[in-house]
Amino acid sequence: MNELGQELRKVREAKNILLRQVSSFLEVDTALMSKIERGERNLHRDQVIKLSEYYNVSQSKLITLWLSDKVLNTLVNEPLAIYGIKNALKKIKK
Amino acid sequence: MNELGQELRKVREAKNILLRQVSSFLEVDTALMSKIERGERNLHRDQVIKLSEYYNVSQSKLITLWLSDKVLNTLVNEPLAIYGIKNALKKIKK
DNA sequence: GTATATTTGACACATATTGTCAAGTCAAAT
DNA sequence: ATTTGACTTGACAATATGTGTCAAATATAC
Repeated sequence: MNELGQELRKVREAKNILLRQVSSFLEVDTALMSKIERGERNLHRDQVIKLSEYYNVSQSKLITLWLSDKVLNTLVNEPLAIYGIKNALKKIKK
Repeated sequence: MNELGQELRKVREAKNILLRQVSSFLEVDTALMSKIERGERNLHRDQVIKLSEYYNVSQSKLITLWLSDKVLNTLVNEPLAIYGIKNALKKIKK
């Protein structure tokens, strides 16, 4: 239900890094990091940046996922979601 | 900076209804209604529905604007907004 | 079994949002 | 120039939402 978390977990496991280690790097509780990767909690913008450096992955990619997740969150359970988002996209292009 | 509020004000003025009257209909303070139309506060979903009936305008149209405003709010000041929203749109289509 | 990694739920804490009140501006009427 | 009515503003308390931690629970490997 959360693209950024999934991606972070994928990257972390690929690099054989423990939750404990990332958590310590971000100076948060391990439990929180676990929730973040599973989409139960959200990262702050600056934490996304820090992680992109820690993992050495594209900052733009992570921020894009982070934004996307936020957008999807505001539209959850909305039948007209697609119209809302399309309208927003149109306005953003200007 | 807020499509729904603008639309509501336009409709209200076209119908020559006073802020005081709409406010009383929604059972909120006039000051709040004023803020809503100017985008300083947001309507709850059910209030949008109520207003669509009160003003006799399309419910879908108002909800769409309401959603669109919410989306745009989460993206404000984000350079990568367009990528985030496009990614979200892609996911929503599935 | 033990040890280590992760998850879970409950909770206190922090932050953000809401709605109201009282005072303010503004324009039109008198 | 004062009054009146419509709307706006800022400050604030109330409420709602979100955050991070702790302790306990699982899970997996050894």
